[in-house]
Amino acid sequence: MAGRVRIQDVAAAAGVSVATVSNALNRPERVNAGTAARIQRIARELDYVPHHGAVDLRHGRRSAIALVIPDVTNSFYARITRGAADAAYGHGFSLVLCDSNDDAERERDFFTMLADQRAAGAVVVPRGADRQRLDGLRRRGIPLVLTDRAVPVQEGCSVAVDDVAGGRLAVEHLLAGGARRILVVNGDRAIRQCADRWQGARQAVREHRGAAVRQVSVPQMDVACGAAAVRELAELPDAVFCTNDFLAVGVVQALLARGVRVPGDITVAGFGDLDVATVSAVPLTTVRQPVEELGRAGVGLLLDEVEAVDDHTHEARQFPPRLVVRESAPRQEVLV
Amino acid sequence: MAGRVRIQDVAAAAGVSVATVSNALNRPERVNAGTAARIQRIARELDYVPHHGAVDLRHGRRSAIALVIPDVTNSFYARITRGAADAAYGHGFSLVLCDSNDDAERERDFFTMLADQRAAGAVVVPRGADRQRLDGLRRRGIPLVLTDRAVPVQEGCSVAVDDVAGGRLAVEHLLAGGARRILVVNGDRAIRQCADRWQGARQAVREHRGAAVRQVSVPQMDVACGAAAVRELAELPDAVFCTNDFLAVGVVQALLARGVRVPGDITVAGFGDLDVATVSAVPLTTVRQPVEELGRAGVGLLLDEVEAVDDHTHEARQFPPRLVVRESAPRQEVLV
DNA sequence: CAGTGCGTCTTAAACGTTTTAGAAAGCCGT
DNA sequence: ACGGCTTTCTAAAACGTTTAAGACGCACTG
Repeated sequence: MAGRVRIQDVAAAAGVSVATVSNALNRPERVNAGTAARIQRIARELDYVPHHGAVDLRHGRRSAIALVIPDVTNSFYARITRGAADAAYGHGFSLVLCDSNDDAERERDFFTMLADQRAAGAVVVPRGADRQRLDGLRRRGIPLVLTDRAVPVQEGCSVAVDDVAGGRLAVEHLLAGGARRILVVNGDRAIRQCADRWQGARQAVREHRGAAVRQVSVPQMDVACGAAAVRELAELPDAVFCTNDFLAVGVVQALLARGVRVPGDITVAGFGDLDVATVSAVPLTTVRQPVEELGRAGVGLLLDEVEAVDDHTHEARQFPPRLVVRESAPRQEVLV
Repeated sequence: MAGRVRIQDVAAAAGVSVATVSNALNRPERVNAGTAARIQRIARELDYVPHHGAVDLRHGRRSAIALVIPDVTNSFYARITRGAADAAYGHGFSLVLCDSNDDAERERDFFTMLADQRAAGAVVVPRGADRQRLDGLRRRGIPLVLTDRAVPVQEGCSVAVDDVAGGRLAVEHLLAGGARRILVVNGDRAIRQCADRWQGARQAVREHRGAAVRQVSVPQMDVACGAAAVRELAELPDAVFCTNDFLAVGVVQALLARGVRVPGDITVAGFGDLDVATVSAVPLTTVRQPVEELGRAGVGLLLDEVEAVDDHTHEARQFPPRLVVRESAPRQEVLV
């Protein structure tokens, strides 16, 4: 009684042709009601499940989509993955995960895997993907949705978080708390996200008379670098905006170590709302990005393009982040 | 020049039959060297990539495996995923990610997706999966490797971390540091991992004359509960072993808040080596589990069963954790 | 009673491959 | 000149489905 049961087995058991079985299961109205019921019963009894690959092949359709990311272990990508998985499940697609392990060559391999029609399309958070390769896939009829990278909208859909708004949000909050001299602890400004968050910070400051901002850039966005950035700072600001929560945790630790009270003397805001934000000695006020939403929307746009290939118009969707207020920079109750 | 190029197109362009193209690409020795070269060149020029689904169908083979997990967002599962992805890539398989979002019904859906031959097998970290359903899949010829759950080895392969050894490791370290009265802050003892880690702790203590251990159980394994567990403790121990890093972070915070020095007065060890371990006010000494290895080995065993279906013997593989010494419980330099 | 139409089922083609069996052609030795 | 062998290619079946087209019987109509 073992082994896979094919549509043929059902047909044999019911004493009809395979076509009739197929019809009974997919379009019962074309089959005598009694027969249809009988076939359905038999199929259920035999525990028949259609071979999905064959169905797809027949239909010239593909019911899997791919998600290409640099590293699931990074919670940002994990959250994208989670959102994408949700959406894929919701649409009845299966999701093949392509984790490039931050390796450009592996990423390339995944792209040729896409070309072999395994997937109907892909949501990609690019690592090294060059435009040429992406175009190659598109020409093959494999839609791509890019994430977290600026893309000319005529080339395809994209989704991203509005990092400028995020930086602005954080700094506006610090200013509203009474801070005037703001320090921004940033990562490599060549990274778009870093540049954008800094730009948002500047916008906020520019609109606030009497406020001043300055920036210090560190090589790695981790706790140690955050701590280093303020450990030997000659002149302390009123508030610090870190473009990443790890940096913020380091900053808070270093400030406390210097005997500076947070938020008493200096307020601190982070970015990302990572796990560490709540675990920090002083729970971090930070900017929460709708990352799951990024994944979900990416898959949504992709499937829209896949299914409504006729009248699909590309779209560059941007999501607003929101502020999560915790202790490191509390809601202002400062009555001046 | 757009659209998918099929093997037929290559055949037409080369003026040969599709069979010859297939041979030229897959078994060139059966084809005249010159022709083979010409066909390969043409295939390359046309950018031909075989339709993987069709190939699989023809071969009665499947080149995808599934990974069923409760939630990628949880770093434990993310690390399993990463290991599984690595191994799948290494073997030329694609990995379809089934994130059940901690939902038993969704998990069931994924299992019927498996039955439809989309995947050659699955590595599953079960949430609610009952034995009956798993057996159903196995009877269909879909091999399953279970993770992180004790399974009778005759039913299939499994991989797990040796949690008993982990608990033992941590507590032995605390004892070696000079501690005698050990407190274990544990989660729900109905959870296998919690029970095992506690058992390991007890073993270590039992083998150490003069040592005593006691346990307190908290409802959630998070920072708040960890803090609560020691905040109002009447009698402080020499050392605390927390069966999870979040608990440990909470414990450290609460101890520091009480004016207890860590590791000066009390040493603390955690479990998991999560991100938070390094970020904690006092970097945590903790037990690192080879989680990626779990995923990698899971896929390895699965593919062994898939490919060498003849002489595969089931295996329950267990991985030893190792201790990561940081500041909360430093290497003993205590010269008694 | 021939013709028409309907309801029900089946035959066969198709999806894009691989592979088996065999055909065509060239060469060899007798 | 012929049978047999080798080399090189092709036709066709197969994988498990779906579906367009057609066959068969039956009731109805004129």
